[in-house]
Amino acid sequence: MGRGKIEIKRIENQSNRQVTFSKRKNGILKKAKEISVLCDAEVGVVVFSSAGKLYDFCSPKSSLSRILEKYQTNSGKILWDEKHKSLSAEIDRIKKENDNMQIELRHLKGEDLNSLQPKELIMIEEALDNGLTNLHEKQMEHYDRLMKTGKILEDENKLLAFKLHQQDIALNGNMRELELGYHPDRDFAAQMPITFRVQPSHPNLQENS
Amino acid sequence: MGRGKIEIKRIENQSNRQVTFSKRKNGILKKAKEISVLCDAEVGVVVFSSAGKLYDFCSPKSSLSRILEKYQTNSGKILWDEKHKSLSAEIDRIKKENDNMQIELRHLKGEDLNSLQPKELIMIEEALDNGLTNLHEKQMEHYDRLMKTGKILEDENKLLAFKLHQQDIALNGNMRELELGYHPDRDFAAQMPITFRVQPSHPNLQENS
DNA sequence: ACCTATTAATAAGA
DNA sequence: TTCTTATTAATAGGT
Repeated sequence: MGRGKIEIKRIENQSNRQVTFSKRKNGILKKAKEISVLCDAEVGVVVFSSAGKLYDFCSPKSSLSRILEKYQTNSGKILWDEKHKSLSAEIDRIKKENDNMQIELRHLKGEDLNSLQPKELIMIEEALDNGLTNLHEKQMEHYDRLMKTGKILEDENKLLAFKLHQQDIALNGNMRELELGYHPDRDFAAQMPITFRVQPSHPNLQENS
Repeated sequence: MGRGKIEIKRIENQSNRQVTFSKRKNGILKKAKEISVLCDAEVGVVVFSSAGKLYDFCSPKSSLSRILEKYQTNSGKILWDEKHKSLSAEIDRIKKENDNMQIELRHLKGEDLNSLQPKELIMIEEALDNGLTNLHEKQMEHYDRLMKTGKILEDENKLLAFKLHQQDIALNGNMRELELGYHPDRDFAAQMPITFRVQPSHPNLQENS
C-alpha cells in the first residue's frame, strides 16, 4: 500500500528502513489502540527499533505487567520463572549464529579454507567477486562526486584569480596614473585574458576522503 | 477501510465485535511480523479477546520474555535478580558482537556501503582482494592435487591397458598355438611397446570436485 | 469462510 | 521529520 508493492524482507537501505519503521510502528500502535476500543480487547504491544529504542502500547485500564501475567496464566508459560531457561537458550542460539557468521567471515577473508570442496571455494569466490563489484560501483560514485567538487573549486579558483588580476591591473594603473597622470585611452579590459589557465588547487582531490 | 467508515468506539453488536476482533487481530499480528522483518525490529504483541482467549506474536530471534526484560530495562522497572541480569548482559554483549559481524559481512558482500567513507571502502577492498588471493591459492592447491590424482589414474590406466594388451596377445598367441602348434621362439616381450599412449580417462578432471 | 466496495495504510519523493 | 499522493492493503458489511 504505497507507490509500489514491496517484498516483505529486510529493507537494505538504512534510511528507508528507519522511515518505514517509524511509519509502520505508528500504524501498529494505532491498530492496537483501535482493536482495544472496538472489540474491548486487552492488548499489549512492545516494539524495539533496530537502534534499540522502545515503543509500546497497552490498552487503557490495564498495564503491560498485568497483561503479561495474564499471558503467563493463559499460555502456561511462566515467564518470570522460565526466564532463566529461555535466556540460556537465547544465548545458545546467538552463539551458534555467531559461530556461523565467524566461519563465513573467515572464509571470505580467505582463512580456514582447507576443509572446503572446490565447489564451495567457487561459491566463496563468487561472493567475493560480487562484493568487489558492488564496492567498485560505490567507489566510482565517490570518485565522481569528488571530481565534481574538485571542478567547482577549480572554477572558483579561476574566478578568484581573475578578480585578483583585475585588481592588480587596476592598482598598477592607479599607481601609473599617480606617477604619470591620467590617460583616458588606457583600456584595462584589453589586459584581461579571456581565459585564465589556473592550476586546480586540489590536483589530487580524489585521493582524499 | 470497508464498505463504510466506522467510528472507533466499542462495537455493541456482540457478533460483529467478535468478527471484527478476529479480522483485526490477524491484521495486527501480520503487521507485527512485517515490521519485524522489514525493519529488523524486535516486536512483541499480546492480545486477549474480550472472551479472554490469548493470541500473541513475537519476532523470530527473540522471545516474549526477552522482550519483556528489554522493556523493563528501558522503562526503568527492575524486577529481576542478579542471575538474570548477568545473563541478559551476556546476551547484549553477544548480540553486539553479532551485529558487528553482520555489518562486516554485509560490507564484504558489497551491501550497506552508502554510509562509508572512501578510505573505509578501500579497506574493505583490500580485505576482499586478500580473501581472493588466499582463495585462489587454495584453489590452486586443489587443482594441483586433482591433476596429480589424474596423473596417477592415468598411469594406472596405462598399466591396465598394458596388461589387457598382454592378455590379448597371450590369448591370440594361444589361439595361434592351438591352430598352428606351439612356437617356443615367439617372444611376447618383443610385442610390448615400452610406452603405451593411453588417453587419460579423466581429461577434464580439474572441472570436477 | 469468502467477496468486494471502500476506507486506511503507506512507499516514494519532495 | 513532515507533507503529499499514487498505490496497495486491510477490512466492513454482506452472502
